[in-house]
Amino acid sequence: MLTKSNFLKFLECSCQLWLVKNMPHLLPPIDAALQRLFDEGNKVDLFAKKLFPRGVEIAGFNEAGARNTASAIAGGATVLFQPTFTGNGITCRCDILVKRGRSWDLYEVKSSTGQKGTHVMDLAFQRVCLEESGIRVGKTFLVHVNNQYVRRGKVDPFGVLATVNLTQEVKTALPVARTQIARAKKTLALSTKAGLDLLKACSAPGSCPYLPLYAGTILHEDVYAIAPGLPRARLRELLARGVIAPKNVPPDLLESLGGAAAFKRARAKKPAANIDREGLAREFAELEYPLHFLDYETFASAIPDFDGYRPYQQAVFQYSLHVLRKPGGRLEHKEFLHDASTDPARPVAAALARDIASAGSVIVWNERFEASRNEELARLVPSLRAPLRSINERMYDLMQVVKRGLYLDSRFEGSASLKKVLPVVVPSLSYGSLNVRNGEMAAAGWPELTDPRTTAKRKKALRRDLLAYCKLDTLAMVEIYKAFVKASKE
DNA sequence: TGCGCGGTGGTACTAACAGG
DNA sequence: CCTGTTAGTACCACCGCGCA
Repeated sequence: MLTKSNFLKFLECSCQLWLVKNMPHLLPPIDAALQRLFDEGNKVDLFAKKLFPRGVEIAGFNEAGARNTASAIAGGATVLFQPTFTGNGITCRCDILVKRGRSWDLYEVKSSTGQKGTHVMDLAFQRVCLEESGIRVGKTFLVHVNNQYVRRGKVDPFGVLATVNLTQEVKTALPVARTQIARAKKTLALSTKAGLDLLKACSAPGSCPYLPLYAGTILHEDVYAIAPGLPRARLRELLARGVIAPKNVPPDLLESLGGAAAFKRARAKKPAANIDREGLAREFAELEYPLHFLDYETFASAIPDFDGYRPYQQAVFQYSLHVLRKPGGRLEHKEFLHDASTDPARPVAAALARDIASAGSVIVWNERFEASRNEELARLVPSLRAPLRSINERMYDLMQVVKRGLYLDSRFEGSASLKKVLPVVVPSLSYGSLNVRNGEMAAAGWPELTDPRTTAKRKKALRRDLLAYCKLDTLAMVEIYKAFVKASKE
């Protein structure tokens, strides 16, 4: 049986479908961050049902789901949630189906904020599947999140969601969908040998998440052929990891990535560094004590949880602040974590206004993020606008030191992200020992922390992990800053 | 004066990268 | 999945120039 999601994988890259079916163990595990994404999608699905008050929920998947769907239709139901249809080797579970006269209108709910490339084919697959099982389809719609909506009071389903009529686009795409479905079915049935041959001729290596996993089976000349199709960062990563050898990359492309020597050095653990001492000294001379090292953790909900928020607006629920009052002084630490299921904006802003001095530089990593959050906080909490704006005026982006090339190391692999810079500049600080490993994980932990159903014991553990992670982030900045200062004096 | 060519510059779009 | 920025590219109008 060809499912809708597997069909969409096939459209992305034909080898993906074969791999999903035959080598599922290669699939990346579902971590907390990915699970959160799914949860957000489910929340939007649930909300979209409010657009159709008298819907009947259809339980079950595959054959059981199809049986339940058939009996609901036979019973006279006219609005179906999650009905399943199977026919002619394909199966799909729709979101919402509404009877209009003699035919059924189809609604596909997405948590995206607009129409994406795959949505038409998504609906086209469903349309084919429904027609194969003898259902007459009328119009086909996409329901997506409206990111212009601002919550005031109870969330209005008709405000937070937008419905787009894609009937014409889907009809136009039907012949292509039918052809591709036939091709996908053939791919599904390929033998192991034929499947491996398919991998070697992968049609979309640039976007295929499997490439690093199966690259070992690809002939060298094939790698040479696909290298120009890869995004530069990905090619660089694969070269650094040794998945692709420098000799298998076209010379001009390799040259533009720093040449074969860069990757040989990286593997031989003889990194190339470039430190602009005078530039660093000039840069840090402008900083004013006390130095504040600030980091936020945020949560973005597709359906806004609080008044004044738009869909996907980042709610700041936590910060960590390290303060250095004078050069070589003792490091102080302040932190805040909002653990109730209410709008964290006011408590966070109030604590911050208390913890941060009215003078002194505020050092962050990737200024845009924290500065934008402060702007939003100022809008949400007008009484604290002055201290929040003041923070932005004193902000200094430590990432710019790397971005502007004042401190470079080949082991950064061309990236200026904290994840890449920290292990090189301050190897002693490791994220691995914590349960919460990065910002996305932290964002995943917050709804669980604020959920009244979470046990006290679990909350305590979550609180500890969230605080520890955020603290480590600012500590990392402090250590990186010290390392940069030291480098400027050597 | 009209036409085509090539360089310039400004905009409009896209991909990548940073944060969560 | 999102937002926001930036770097690179693609495109087109425009202008000066040579030439008929």
